[in-house]
Amino acid sequence: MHNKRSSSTEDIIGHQFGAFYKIPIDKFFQFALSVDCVILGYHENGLKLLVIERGTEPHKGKKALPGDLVYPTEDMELAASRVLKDLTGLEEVFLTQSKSYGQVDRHPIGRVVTVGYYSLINVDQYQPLANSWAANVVWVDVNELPELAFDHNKIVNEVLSTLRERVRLQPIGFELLPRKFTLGQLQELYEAILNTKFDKANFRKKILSMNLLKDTKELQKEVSHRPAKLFSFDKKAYESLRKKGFSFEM
Amino acid sequence: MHNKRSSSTEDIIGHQFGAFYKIPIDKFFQFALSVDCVILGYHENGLKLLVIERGTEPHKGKKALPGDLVYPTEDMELAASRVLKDLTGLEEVFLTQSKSYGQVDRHPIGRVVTVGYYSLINVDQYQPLANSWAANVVWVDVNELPELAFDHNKIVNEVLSTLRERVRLQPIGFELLPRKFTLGQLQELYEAILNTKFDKANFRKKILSMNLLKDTKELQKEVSHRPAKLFSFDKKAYESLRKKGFSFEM
DNA sequence: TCACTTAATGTAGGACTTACAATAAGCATC
DNA sequence: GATGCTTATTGTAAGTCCTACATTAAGTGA
Repeated sequence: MHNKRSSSTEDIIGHQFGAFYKIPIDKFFQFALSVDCVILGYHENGLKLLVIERGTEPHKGKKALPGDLVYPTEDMELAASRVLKDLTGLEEVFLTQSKSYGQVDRHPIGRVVTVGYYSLINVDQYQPLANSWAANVVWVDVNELPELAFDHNKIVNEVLSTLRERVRLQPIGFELLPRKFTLGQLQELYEAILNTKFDKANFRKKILSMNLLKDTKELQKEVSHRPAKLFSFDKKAYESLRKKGFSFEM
Repeated sequence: MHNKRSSSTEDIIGHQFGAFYKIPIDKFFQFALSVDCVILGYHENGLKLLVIERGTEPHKGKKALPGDLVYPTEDMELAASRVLKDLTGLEEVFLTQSKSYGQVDRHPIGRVVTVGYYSLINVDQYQPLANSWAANVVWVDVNELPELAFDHNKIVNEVLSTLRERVRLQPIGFELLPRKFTLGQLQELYEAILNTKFDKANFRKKILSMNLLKDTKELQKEVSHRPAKLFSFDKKAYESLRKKGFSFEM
């Protein structure tokens, strides 16, 4: 990349206004870029965040989001997937970009701007800890977050609040559940994310009236009470409804 | 900044995993950062975007978002304000960060990652074109966007879609109107942003029932029909309602 | 068989939405 | 000044959706 730039100290290509001050363009190419992944899963009735324990300074020993520097010729999305896999063993996770964080002094080593990515995953389907590097990967409850390294608490909190907005307008909550689930589990999930309580009868009617769930004709097993029906999310139905102008709302 | 880093070719501080490959840390500090501002205003019954005509290569002559490179010791938010002011004359605009764009080949000069910022402004209150550099600043209708420089069309479109979501859940639309406005103007604004039609009587009742508007006791002037009452947005009322758990919804 | 637990359905009242009708208040024209 | 035009503003009836709670169902375990 570097070689595409002239080394003249009055090179003015590429900036609109700084050009008037005749600042050498090379002075601008001093940033590093990193990615940090906010991976949320749902188990034991709560929303959990995947963190790793840092083995290197700075913030050695603190819990942190899985994240690392991006190579200068690497796309950001690919970097996020790579880093997540390398650090936690998780593969094929659909990552969504959140915001970027670029406080001048956020990293002692130099100007490192980080881009946040997040995903909701089904804990049964993905296996963190599978990787040998990942002995230090743990889930922590989002309601009891420890002090994380860098500005990671801020990153997580901002992801959580966009998530709480998005989850009410798009059926993304289902991604946190196993493929087959009961309406009770779905309700618990929504209650955990939104931190509220719903009336059971009304929740059920609302969800069912949307026609997004397929009745699997199976029943819950090994519970000492009336077993609930198992449903699965009908992605195709959702897509075709959405095309007709249907809008999910909770 | 640079001087905080050792120049050893096997410096491993600061990256978690790349460290295993012993890649010199300096190789990571080759990014430049830029900011691009999506400034939206409302006039002549439509939502407009503020663009400038590029005077330098690449994309010389094309319309582009006001944007420029960030200095290595400058905070991103401040850079966005500075750049916006320098290029368009707009000051004290409240900018919100949107997403970042980092395609490897998005800028011919090297690896430039750009961070999007956006704002809704009241066109009467702010004066673009005030600056002498800004002879080439123009508003374009968002429904008739030309081909913009770089990936700016993508940036704008993503801002527009988050805006359409946000505007329904938060009373941000008011920022586009003059301080005193009629319910008809408010309705037109919402119709322009969301690209729909509302029933006039019902729109009015819904808005008024929220108790967010203050009746200024003034009337619209110089119209050849019954003049409408002028209202203003009651920010204090909104804040106190919000604390009590009120949620805006359109 | 009974007690217990959670699932699932039903229902009445109220709240909110929708579509449209009716009235009001300016200006322009005659 | 009366009439008509335009848009503002209010009213209303019907229908839909929401809410709270009661009732019934179907398992397990004693």
